[in-house]
Amino acid sequence: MTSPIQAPAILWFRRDLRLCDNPALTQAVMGGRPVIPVFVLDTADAVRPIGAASRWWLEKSLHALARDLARLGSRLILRRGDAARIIPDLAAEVGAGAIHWNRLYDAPAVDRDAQLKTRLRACGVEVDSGNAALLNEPWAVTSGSGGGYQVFGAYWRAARARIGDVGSCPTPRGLRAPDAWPASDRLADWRLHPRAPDSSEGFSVWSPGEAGALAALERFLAGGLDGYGRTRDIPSLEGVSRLSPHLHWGEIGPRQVWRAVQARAHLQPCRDSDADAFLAELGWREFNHHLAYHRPEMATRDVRPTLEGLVWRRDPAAFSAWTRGRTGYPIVDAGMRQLWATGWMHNRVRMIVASFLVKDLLIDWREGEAWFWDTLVDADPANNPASWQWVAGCGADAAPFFRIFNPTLQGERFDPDGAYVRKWVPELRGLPGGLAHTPWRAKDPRLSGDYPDPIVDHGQARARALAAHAAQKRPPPRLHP
DNA sequence: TGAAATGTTGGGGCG
DNA sequence: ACGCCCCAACATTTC
Repeated sequence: MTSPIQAPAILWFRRDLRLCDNPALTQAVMGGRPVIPVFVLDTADAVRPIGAASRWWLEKSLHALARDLARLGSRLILRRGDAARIIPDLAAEVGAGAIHWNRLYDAPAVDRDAQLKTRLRACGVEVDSGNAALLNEPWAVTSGSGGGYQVFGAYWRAARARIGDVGSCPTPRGLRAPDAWPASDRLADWRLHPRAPDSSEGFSVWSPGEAGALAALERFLAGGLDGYGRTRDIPSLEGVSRLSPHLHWGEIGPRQVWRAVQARAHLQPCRDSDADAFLAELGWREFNHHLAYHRPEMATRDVRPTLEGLVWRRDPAAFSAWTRGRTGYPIVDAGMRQLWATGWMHNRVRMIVASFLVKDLLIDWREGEAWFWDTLVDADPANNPASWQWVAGCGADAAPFFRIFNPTLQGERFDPDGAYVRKWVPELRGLPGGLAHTPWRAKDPRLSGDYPDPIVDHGQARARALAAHAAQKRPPPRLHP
């Protein structure tokens, strides 16, 4: 009988906070070493600090992960600081023989991981990384010209064709513990939960953690996909999956979602177009990661130079009205209040509020992106900037700048009975049915309480945006980096 | 994964 | 019967 390998393996959890279908975990178990699971709250300067809503989510998710690991006879070690230092220090401290992680694709993480890999290998530590987050990694899908795709349709056609049968990693029944556990921070000491004032009451709609993620998937698919193409645009319905924060933290992986959708489509036949519409949402997530990888500065720099001569307005009062849900346009304000209350906003409404900020208010998309980064539980370094650039008109395959949403028409089209508006804007509950999206038409101003008048006239704002776009000086063409 | 302006068509009222 | 106007409905173009 061979003696067991004693030098432990570090299992470094990052945004893969699950035990099912987790390649790094499976590899760690297969290696036969004792396993030390660790999560590092990275405070390095190069890493963008996570927002308040993400901190809320992370605390609950780590709590769930630690509990799930305990069931396997293991633990979760917590450390805080510059991960580029913490990880090698921990490896030395425990005499690690191997380290396993799943790959990330935003620029700071890619750089950090590349350096760590070299450094750890130089110290004799085996380094293994896997893919837990994507159906196709960014470099796996290449266009005819070799670089990254610029057009979603072409990308997704090529990406889908590569997916084929999606396998899964076995879930371990137990983890071998080390002889001694290294010290761990206490989760509560990280103070991830908002304090004084704690405005997270409304976040109780969420169940962070792997069990919550699997339940969310099951709940979504139980309703069947039939009609998804239409119902996903109605924000008053439970027509969307709400998987985004679970996917962001890797509490569930896209391969699991993909498989479940395929299986469900056989059980409960639905129109191909409905299943395809949902899978295409996974496709946009993949496309955004593809973009983030090929455009490391996407979070701050326009992917295409279509707006680089545009003069954005500085307007703190208008920006504040937008963040607080007091623009006077009910569908915009309902969305912004849903975001503040629950850490999430329906996708249709995200497009409307983003268009309003960038075009009606002519405020730089980066300001909106930063607000979403702080307030969304699904804030993601690939999806958030890519989506803002898409709406603004400077992203890949983006809506052209002149495609300006009319918040009243959007409200009437996608929230025809005003149910969504009334849920999130209580001042408007007393209005007669047809006026939910046009409270300024109410004869009796008392019906809409202290709800504000529109802060801009949409017709004038639209003309202003088009004029600003037409007036911009075109910068010289920029070469693709 | 728009909206608004502009153009075209055709039915019906009317002198 | 005919031409004319009005205008809704739809299509196309423009932003």
